[in-house]
Amino acid sequence: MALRRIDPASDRAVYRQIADHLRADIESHERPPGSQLPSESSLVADYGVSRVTARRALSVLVTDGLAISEHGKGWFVRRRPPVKRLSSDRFARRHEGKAAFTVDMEANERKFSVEVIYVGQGDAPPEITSRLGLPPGTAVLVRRRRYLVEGQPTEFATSYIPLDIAAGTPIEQENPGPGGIYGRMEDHGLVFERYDEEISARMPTEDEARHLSLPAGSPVLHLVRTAVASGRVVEVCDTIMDSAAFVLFYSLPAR
Amino acid sequence: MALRRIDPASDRAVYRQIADHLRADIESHERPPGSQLPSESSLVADYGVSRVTARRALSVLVTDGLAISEHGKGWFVRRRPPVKRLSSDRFARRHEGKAAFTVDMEANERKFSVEVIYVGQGDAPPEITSRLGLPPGTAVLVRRRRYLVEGQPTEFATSYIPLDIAAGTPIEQENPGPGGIYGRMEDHGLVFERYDEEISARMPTEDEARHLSLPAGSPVLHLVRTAVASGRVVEVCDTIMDSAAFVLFYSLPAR
DNA sequence: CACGAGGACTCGTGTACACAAGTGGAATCG
DNA sequence: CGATTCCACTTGTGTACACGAGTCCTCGTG
Repeated sequence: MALRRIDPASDRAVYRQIADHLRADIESHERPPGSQLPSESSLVADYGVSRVTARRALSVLVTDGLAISEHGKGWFVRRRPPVKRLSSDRFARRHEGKAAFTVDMEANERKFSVEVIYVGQGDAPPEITSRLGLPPGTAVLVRRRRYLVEGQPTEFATSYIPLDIAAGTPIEQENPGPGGIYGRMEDHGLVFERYDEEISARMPTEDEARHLSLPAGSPVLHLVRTAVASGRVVEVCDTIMDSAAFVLFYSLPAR
Repeated sequence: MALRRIDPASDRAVYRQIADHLRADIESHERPPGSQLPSESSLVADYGVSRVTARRALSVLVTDGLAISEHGKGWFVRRRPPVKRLSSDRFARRHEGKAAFTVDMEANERKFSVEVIYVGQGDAPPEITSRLGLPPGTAVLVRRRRYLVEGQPTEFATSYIPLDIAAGTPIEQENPGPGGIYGRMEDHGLVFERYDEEISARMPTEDEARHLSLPAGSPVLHLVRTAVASGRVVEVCDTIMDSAAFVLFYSLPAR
């Protein structure tokens, strides 16, 4: 956090130089996560620039996911949510009848909770019905929930299950019992063959940013899991994750 | 692209309303990828706002990864690179002696090429040597390359291999021959056991954005693969990918 | 025809100012 | 003492203006 000056001879724009100074402080942990950054007016005073330029410098850090602003309070170094590992390999997925998420959390000694947002019949988007092998517009069972790790929302998941599998079973309940919905499906004789997972990353929509309490400039991981049992797709699960909170982990046996 | 007006009674800021209009046009494909967006001055004229406000609206789209600006030319709807699937499952990875990347590309009928940037001895970062089970600062073989799909750089990968495995073998050459470096390792009697892959997403550094020709506001996928053969880690591969270009695909057998 | 100079357009960066609105502590009032 | 008001501070949104620099087309000259 040494006193730094703008180099007027530099080709680099002034607002970028200011952002570089702050970024260096953040990356060296001289400005730790959660700490307050200089206010706009103090940057104006320290660097002799206009407020517009000071704001531009700070907004660079927001785009980089390093800082956030809070109205009326100030600018802060972004606080990273607790990092978690999602063990998606086939051995961890169904350990002792617990969901993979539970196993992951216990292995990492994290406090976590699940909020069920909605369970009931509903329409699935076309890309979901297509994965389920159903005609567009078919009603399915929708299970929407939010996962919190150490009080912080980190994951937002929606499962879509064909009604002929879910109807009249505990899958329609908020809490489907031990082993989760996969356990209930196995109770009904379904034999799981594989889980296909597709992963992409993108910037969140405003809705997603609100649901996950994400600051601007932070990407989300998007995971779509397709569960295949007894020769058919029995569930599609669409998950949006705070990318700062997750490292997905896959272990792939050779041959 | 219907003529739209600002709602002065709305709580939503003017620049956000303008951004919403443009976003709707982009998402409905009325403004297709690569097409030019209204210039700042035409937004000023059409909406009766200042240039600062017009720019603010456009910069929202940049943060969302929907638009880019080109100095002296204008603002454009971001052109998505061709989407590719990385089949990381154990069956596709080593098909007929071809690298997974080649198999993926041929399956998707994409033109692709590889630029070798550096092959030679070098230092590995501490997090890499730790994965390799080597003391910090140990020299290793570094293989750095850039993958282009349809002329567009999409992936930037660096492999780190212990010298006692690589030295004096074709692994030290730019082109290690059929089956790539894994093939040469098998030639020397190494038996592959598994590949561990860790995936995260974040905003690119400026270097990465430059190497991948990424516009601002577009996140990258970060994949670290650890290859285990004959009881030891024989390679760590660190890959940065344009997240708009990739969907990672994993097929996990049940039990 | 080839080349170069202009000029009109674009975005990039910077100034100065104004007012709205959220936050938090100090002062004041009952 | 407790509640409310007020004020100083913060960021959010908007205006108007200036100049630099990249792009691209046109026009004029040799």
